[in-house]
Amino acid sequence: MRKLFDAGMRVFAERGYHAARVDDIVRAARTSHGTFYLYFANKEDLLRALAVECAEDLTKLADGIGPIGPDDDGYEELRRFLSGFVTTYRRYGPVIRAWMEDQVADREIDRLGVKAFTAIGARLGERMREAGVDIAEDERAAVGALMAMLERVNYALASKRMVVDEDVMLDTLARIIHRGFFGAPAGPAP
Amino acid sequence: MRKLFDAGMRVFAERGYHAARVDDIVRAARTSHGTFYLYFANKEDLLRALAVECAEDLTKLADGIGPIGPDDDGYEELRRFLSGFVTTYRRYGPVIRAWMEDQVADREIDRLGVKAFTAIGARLGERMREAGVDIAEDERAAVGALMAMLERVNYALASKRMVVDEDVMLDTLARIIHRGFFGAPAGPAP
Amino acid sequence: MRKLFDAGMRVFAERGYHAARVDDIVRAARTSHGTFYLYFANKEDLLRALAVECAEDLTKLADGIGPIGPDDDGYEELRRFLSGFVTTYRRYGPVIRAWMEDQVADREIDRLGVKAFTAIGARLGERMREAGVDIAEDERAAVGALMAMLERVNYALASKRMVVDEDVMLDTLARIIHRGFFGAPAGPAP
Amino acid sequence: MRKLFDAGMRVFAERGYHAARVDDIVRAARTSHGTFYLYFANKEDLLRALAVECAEDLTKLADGIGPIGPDDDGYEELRRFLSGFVTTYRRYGPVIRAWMEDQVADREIDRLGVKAFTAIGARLGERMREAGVDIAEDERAAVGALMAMLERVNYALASKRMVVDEDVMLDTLARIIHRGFFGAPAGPAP
DNA sequence: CATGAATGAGTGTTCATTCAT
DNA sequence: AATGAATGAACACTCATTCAT
Repeated sequence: MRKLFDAGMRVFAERGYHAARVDDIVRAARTSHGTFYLYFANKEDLLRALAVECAEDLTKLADGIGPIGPDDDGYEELRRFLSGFVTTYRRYGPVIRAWMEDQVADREIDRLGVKAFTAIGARLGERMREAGVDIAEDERAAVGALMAMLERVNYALASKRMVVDEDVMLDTLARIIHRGFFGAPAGPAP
Repeated sequence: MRKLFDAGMRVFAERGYHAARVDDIVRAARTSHGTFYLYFANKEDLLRALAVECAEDLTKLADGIGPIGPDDDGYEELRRFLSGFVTTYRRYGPVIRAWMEDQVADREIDRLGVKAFTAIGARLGERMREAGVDIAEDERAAVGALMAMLERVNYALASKRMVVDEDVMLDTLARIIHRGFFGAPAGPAP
Repeated sequence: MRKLFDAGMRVFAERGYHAARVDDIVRAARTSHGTFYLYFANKEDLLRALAVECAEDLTKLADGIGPIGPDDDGYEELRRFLSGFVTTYRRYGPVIRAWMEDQVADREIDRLGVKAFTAIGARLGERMREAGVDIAEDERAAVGALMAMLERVNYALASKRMVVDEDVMLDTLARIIHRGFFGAPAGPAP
Repeated sequence: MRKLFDAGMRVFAERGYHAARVDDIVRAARTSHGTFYLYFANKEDLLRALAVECAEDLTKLADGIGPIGPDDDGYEELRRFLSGFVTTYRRYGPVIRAWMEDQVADREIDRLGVKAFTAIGARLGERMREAGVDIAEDERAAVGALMAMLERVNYALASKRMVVDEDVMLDTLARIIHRGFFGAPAGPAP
């Protein structure tokens, strides 16, 4: 039921997954407790359903990442990916947070998260190798750091904890990542 | 009481602040509920006490950050700071997570976190300016991204979610940050 | 929910408001803790709800008090009022005790009690003035003493602490009050 | 230990017997929990010890009640007794309340209260019979009502719930009782 | 005699989940 | 399909009482 999906997303975003009460979700969806349990086995089951959607979004995002060279085109491609990630985070933030912060014990939710992040990580790693940078002995370390930075910055942006203009933040991030991970030379961004 | 501090840290780290039960902490400290409430007003009060210690540690860490130039010395200084941060995170991870993830409503805990992170952020920002890099229109954005990456990578390391050797991770992080934030040229690390 | 009202009244009467456990009430009502908190915010909230009902009863009782002269008709009217008070006390004793003994901090409960007792006190004071007795410099003192005696005697009757036949007690009270407060001449009651 | 007696009395008076915490008493007496349990088996035991003192006071008071005729001398004697009761209530209010309100299960405390009130009741009853009044079929009913009024008025005075000058209250009470219980004729008090 | 840190049984309250309608 | 009243296990917190020093 769409109403419950949306309400769940909203309440999870506002209160956080653990603090979110089924009652809040049900009221936000203008429906009843009975209906909730008609569609979902429990609160975690709703998160799981949302995780499926989110994982699909992120996988599509990963597939769309083009070559990222050290030049201006690479910068633009990177900027595009970051922008896409922000969009997805805005919608599925609580799910992504649950993955990153290990908030749920559920194996299936975990699996979906690992799969989605692996897809993005693998693509970014591939793009790094194409760019010829020998950034890390262990590529996983680099990709992990990159994803970590992305998630946290997005959380800070979404939760209004970081009072920075979104465009400025994206430019800054893109430049840092372009240089730090893709070996672009120092100097002003395009 | 040291026993409760340590037990609190341990349980918060294992279960997370919100999921942590006073009962878990009390059992981990091999003491009683009564004793817990003899020393702390409630669970949040314990977190607050831990936050005070953590903030002191981080402030000291910030004060110790020397100049970070684009050369090998700068790399080493950066590596040293990262190593210090890992040590503090290993001990006070739950407190730092509570700060970053906005888990508590308490004003005082928040204030301590903002103060500590501002101290580090200000010092790093200063070092970036000294390094002559014009990394970002908005320095706060850069520093925010840097701190975000640090926290998340450390969480991943501490919670064993990232199966990467710690030294490799630190080298990778140092290189990325050295290039991305301090304008060091691409190339192998020293 | 009627079940909880009645059970609350019963348990408050048996154990006293403070000693009464929510668990006792819930068990007496043959329902669950959850249900209790579905209808009342807490134990005090139940007392508040009961106080509303009691205050209504007492206000009606006050409105019904007719003229009380020094003659036999006055005696009968007084007897009627006392009988009505006994009935209300039998039902709402714990609420009235809470008012008299200042057992709760809640402003609203207090207000209800003051209002109800003021209604009765004002009416009785009026009847005393009509009876032409100049009983006290300060009418409030007389009315206060009267209400105090009433409440305490009723408590003693209701709690079985006073092993006296109710009719005898009411006759005695009526005679005492008729003489002491309404200036009826000494002599046997009608 | 005198300190604990006084502190107990004070705290019982302020918070009420049930709400009074051993911790409050101990702090008021500027001593320790250990010391408290050195002298008293528990909180109730302290009340019991205070009850012994109070019962002695009341018995003495009862013994001192002289003849109460319908004349001015009777009024003065009654006034003297009431004044004495106020003094005792001021000191031992919590004990007397505990008796009247049946706050404790302890048999011994109960027994002391019954004994003390019986002593006063018996004496007053005797004085009523001497005064030739045939107030009640059941003298116990009359005495009960009298004692009830006394206790409640004193509580109201002591707890500042009744904002009436003490002397005015005593005059009013004396007049009411003189007329209502001892058959004095209506008219202004001496 | 005196202390006060430690205890743990007991209490109020919350909230995910069920099920009769 | 939809409802929402009812449930009870689980949790935070209190405070009378003990006992090693």
